[in-house]
Amino acid sequence: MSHALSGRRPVSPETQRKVQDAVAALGYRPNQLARSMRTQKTMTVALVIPDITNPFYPEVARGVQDLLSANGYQLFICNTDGSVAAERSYLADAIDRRVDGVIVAPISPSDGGSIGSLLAAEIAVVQLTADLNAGTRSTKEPTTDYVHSDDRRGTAIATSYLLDKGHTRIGFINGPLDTGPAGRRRAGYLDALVERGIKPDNAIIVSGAFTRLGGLNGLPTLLDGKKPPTAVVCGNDLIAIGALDVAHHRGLRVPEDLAIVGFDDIEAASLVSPALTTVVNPAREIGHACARLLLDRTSGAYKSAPREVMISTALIPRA
Amino acid sequence: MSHALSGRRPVSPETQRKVQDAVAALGYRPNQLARSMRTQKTMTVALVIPDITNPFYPEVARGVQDLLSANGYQLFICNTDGSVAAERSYLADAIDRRVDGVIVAPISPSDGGSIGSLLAAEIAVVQLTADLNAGTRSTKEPTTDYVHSDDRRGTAIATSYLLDKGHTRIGFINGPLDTGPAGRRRAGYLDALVERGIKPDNAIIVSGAFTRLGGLNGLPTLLDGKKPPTAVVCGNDLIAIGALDVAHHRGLRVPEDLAIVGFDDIEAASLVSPALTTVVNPAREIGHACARLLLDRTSGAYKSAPREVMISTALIPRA
DNA sequence: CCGTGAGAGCAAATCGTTTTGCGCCGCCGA
DNA sequence: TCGGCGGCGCAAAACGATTTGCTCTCACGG
Repeated sequence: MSHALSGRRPVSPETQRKVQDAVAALGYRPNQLARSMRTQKTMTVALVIPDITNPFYPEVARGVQDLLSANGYQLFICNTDGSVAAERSYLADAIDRRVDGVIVAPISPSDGGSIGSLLAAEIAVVQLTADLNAGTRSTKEPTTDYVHSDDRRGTAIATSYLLDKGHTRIGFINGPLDTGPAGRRRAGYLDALVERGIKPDNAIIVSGAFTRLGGLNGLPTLLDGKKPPTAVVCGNDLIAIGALDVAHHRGLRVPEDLAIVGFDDIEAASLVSPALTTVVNPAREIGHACARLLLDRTSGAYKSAPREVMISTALIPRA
Repeated sequence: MSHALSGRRPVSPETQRKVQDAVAALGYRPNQLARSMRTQKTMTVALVIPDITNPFYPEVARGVQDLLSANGYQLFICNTDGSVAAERSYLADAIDRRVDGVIVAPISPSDGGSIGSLLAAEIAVVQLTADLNAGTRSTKEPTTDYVHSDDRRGTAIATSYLLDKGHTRIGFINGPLDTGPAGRRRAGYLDALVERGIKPDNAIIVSGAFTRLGGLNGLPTLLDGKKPPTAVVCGNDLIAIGALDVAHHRGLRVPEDLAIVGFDDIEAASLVSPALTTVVNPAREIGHACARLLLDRTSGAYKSAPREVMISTALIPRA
């Protein structure tokens, strides 16, 4: 009775219909645990991110989920809060629970150990916006699929935009440098300066957290230096919003006295006053790309060498 | 070997240590699927919400998860997009996957069927901000635990605030009335008007979606009526922000020409210009409360009649 | 010397499926 | 009449743990 009807063996249409009727009549629903146990597929994916409360990630999560749930998968969401220990623990738990795949925005790009055990457990892994600095790029081949946005070009465009506006002294408030995106965004910023023949000045480049607080703390150290900048590029929108707070608080006009550009184009960016010029980082699209790569693996549609997809960024000029 | 050590039988400390060493040496990790199968516990909870992209919900999710993951649970997040069919399908899937509990913000308060099957499957259920209008309140006893914020008092406070400011003609842009919160928020709005002896005017009360678009569509119909209001209470902050867009677009000064208050106090509320006066709806706290109720059930700490917890709201005056 | 009980080890049942092997029935062509 | 085969049903193995019952040994006290 356990359903030869489910495709494995030849069955007459008549019997098939009878079984289906019985299933409907009894309200029978197969126990997914038992099924998973037998088939070695749980139809489950873990999404490991720093913090769902960071407005960039719900969009990513949504993009991931749109595709996954259409394919019958459920999604575990894990917040690491930037703790490597938490990340490791979630990944270990993902293995224990036999998830079919993991999408992870790794805290520390070098923690290959956890990723390694996932691979060893034959779990599909997609890394999100991990470390791909040009410097280290050629030395090691990627071991998993990757999705990242073109951060470097993003900040390069943003910086060029400010240069075009006539600014010559442009600061940079970055996120934590041990994360992949921060490094790339910094590189783009430097690219643009160098291209115009401007020597970067470490006095107006700071690192903090990828949060509003990061901007709140970061901007004052720039402004209180010997030669304060007339414009600031921020590692993301939250930092930019924090910087905006500081500017308002100090009575600086934006953008007349101080120009600020952000990164990500979260919804809040269009709401602040003045509306933030920012680099759009299409979060949902990134999520879709992750899900796509993952599904290709779990479905067996793609088995070859790791792939990378780069989601392009673009400047949205506002004020 | 399968570990009498795990507490069931008396074991000498020496053996216990030996087993633990062996476990560590071999890197043995129990398969959670098999364990769940046997113990009938999956250490998994489903969170069913309209849309994680709505900035209110990541906070809730975070609040839920903080408690749950500290207790070893993982969280499935399901976006229904306001579709009853999707909700039903997610709940059915939750049963199939034998989750230990479900936290659900029900689309339609009357869809007892799905909730019923969850209860029948002995799954702990917490409903989030569901229908508890005073009118229907006494007739039916709740069948599950509930968490809701004091919506009614929230809008009442907000409306009174506007009345205190001298406004006498106050509009209301609501969310979909078939959701619990919308009904209660409307009730609070009416409460305040009636208390001051003002007759509500249906011409300046509209319903739309709980989104920015809701405000974008809603405000014009109020303003283009015969007697436009001088102030508007909005069903949530997204609606208020949409309304703000319209006001700006029409060249109305806020709050001089048109006062607007929101609901939820999402982060964006403090970012818009002018900063939005709003009612704080402590999302994370709500999430905590849900998790607390759920854990009390799954742990067996509480088995009696359904409980309700009411999270209180408060006005944050800004501009 | 024998009964007792603590601790250890072995084996089996169970959870609910999927998958596979095997046997039975009836129909068809040779 | 016999061989073969499509369709069907029954039974058993497997997935990997927990849980329980039973046996066995050893040491101790009566």
